[in-house]
Amino acid sequence: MAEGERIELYSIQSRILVGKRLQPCKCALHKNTLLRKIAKVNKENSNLNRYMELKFDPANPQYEYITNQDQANDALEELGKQQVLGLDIESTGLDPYTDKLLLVQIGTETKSYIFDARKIKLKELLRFKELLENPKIIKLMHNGKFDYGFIKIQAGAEINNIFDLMLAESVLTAGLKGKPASLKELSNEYLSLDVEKKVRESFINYTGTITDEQLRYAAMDTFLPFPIFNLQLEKLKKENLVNIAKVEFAVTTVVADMELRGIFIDTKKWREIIANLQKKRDEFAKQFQEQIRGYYSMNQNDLFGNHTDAINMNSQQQLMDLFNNKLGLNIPSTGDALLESVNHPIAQTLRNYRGYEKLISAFGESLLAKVSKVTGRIHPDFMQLGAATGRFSCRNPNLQQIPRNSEEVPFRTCFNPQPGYKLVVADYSNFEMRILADLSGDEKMLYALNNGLDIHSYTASLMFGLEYTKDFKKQYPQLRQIAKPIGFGLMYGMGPVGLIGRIRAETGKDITKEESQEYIKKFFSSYPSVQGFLDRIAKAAVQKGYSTTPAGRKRWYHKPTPDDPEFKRKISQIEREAKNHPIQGTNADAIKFALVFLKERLKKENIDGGIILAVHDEIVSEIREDQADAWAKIQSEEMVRAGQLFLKKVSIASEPFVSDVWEH
DNA sequence: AGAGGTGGTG
DNA sequence: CATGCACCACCTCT
Repeated sequence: MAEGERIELYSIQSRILVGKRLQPCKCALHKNTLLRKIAKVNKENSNLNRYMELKFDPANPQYEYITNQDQANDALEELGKQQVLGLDIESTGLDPYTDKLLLVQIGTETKSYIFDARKIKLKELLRFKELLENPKIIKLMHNGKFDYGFIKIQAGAEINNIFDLMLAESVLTAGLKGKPASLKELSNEYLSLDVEKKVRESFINYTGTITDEQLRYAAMDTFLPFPIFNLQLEKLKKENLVNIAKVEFAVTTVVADMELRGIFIDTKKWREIIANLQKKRDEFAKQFQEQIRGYYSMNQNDLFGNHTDAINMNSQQQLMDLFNNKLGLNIPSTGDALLESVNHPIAQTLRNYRGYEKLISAFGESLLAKVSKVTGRIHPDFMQLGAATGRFSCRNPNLQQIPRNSEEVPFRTCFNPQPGYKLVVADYSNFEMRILADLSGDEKMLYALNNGLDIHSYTASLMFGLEYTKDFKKQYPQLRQIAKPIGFGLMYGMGPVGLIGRIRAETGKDITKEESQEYIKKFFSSYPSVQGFLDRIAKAAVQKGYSTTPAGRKRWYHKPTPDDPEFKRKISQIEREAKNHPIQGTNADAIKFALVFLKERLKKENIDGGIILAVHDEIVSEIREDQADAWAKIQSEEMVRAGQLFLKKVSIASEPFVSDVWEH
């Protein structure tokens, strides 16, 4: 690239993401080729060069500490002239509702302005809001979702046009690293700079004063992003990942809003469900202890004359001892799939106990502890690049794994809208199957999905040479039950052994390895384009070291060396992961575009409400009652529109539900 | 503190 | 040889 060449960054809006009109924003950046050269030199050696040519001095960053409104206005006017800013905050903790915003640092390449949020009324500072919400100024941030939340709640501004170093790095290294890179790690990697991070703790243990050392530390975080940004942008362009990065940047404020809004949970009803489960669990626990007592010599009573437990039912070790040494069953593990086939009453009691114990421990009181004392709602932590495929993950708590509603365990019905509002729930139907049909171009699979046939019934009809009819599901339920796990499993490289287990789980029936192999053969000859497609993906991934979704998202693989003793196993692993990636990844791509579209529609249509959950192929929003029906239509339309960006051959369906509980 | 086992979701 | 993918929470044990 020639000196002075301009890099066009596009403002992050959906019309641009869709690629209809790629309008460069007016703020083209002068690419600093010098910095690139510096970084290259740095990587190789020479510390001296680095300090001479970085635009800031890591040992003595230039900053201005701003403690009154007049100073603030002057600084903001200066900052408003910039095209790119570094932005960071310091707070006493992680919760924007309970912890305190202390500092907001906004900087240019050469100077950092540190706003003391304790002394300046940021909410009343019009220029502050204008600057941060200005869509033409790029804000370089690291994990911007975090800072966005504090600034929205405590400074009243909704940051716009973020370039997030953490997300950029995750996009550039998907599949290679587990945890997202910290700013410290990025500084090390891109700038060979070892930055001090211990000072951060002093903000968390905030005592009421802010020292010069803390200010220097705070300033650094607005300087470091510039050179890293330049280098990451180069890489993103080189890997054709600019558009994916832009989606991630656009999604990050949607996710932030989603977390801030949180979700209401009916704690009373929740506790009633748990209490019921506990009662049943305790019965099975008691029954279990009685059943095994004879096998143990110790037979003690506690203070109240009750028998003490012979073993801890949650201890795999003690259970193995019971089953193998006391009962002579010789089982290799105590998982449910295995226990199911063990013909012994004690094993069955354990299974009953486990069913309840699982729910109580994973979704019981511990989940209610996550309700915010300030908002009365749950604010989970969504990680938008939590999975190597591009999917979200969720924790504290993980609302993506709340059990589906059943009569005995209606957990999801406890998630309700606030009074005067409704939940709008919409998911893509058979989305991964549709993606596979589209990407493989398989005519029969496309035919079935485009004509509203029940896909698993249709698969069964092809596999077993029967005519497909509307009541196939009723007529041949057992054949459909076989076709279903094959459809879900085989597209990711499941083998005959795995299929035996899946079919047993689905139907309770045991099939032989030969039968299993026969089913696989029948499936692939029913959909002749599918096998070739999957094999091509797998082969390409092993050869190139990465796989790609139609949207351009990449996932990389650690290729083993031929002398690796586990070479074959590792190659097979890559092949299976690669078969899954375009499918799961395209699902993620579509959901992310949909979220961005939905945020825009919420604003455009003046909707009172917001998105509260994204569960892989499902989006839940909370909308004022009188607008809910209209919004429901919009929500599924935008989801379909997002899917259509990448899938051109298959129809996409999303049916919305307006409801007072989370269900569909 | 981290690993392994188990099991909830898409 | 092992043998669907993607996660996270909870428990026990070392």
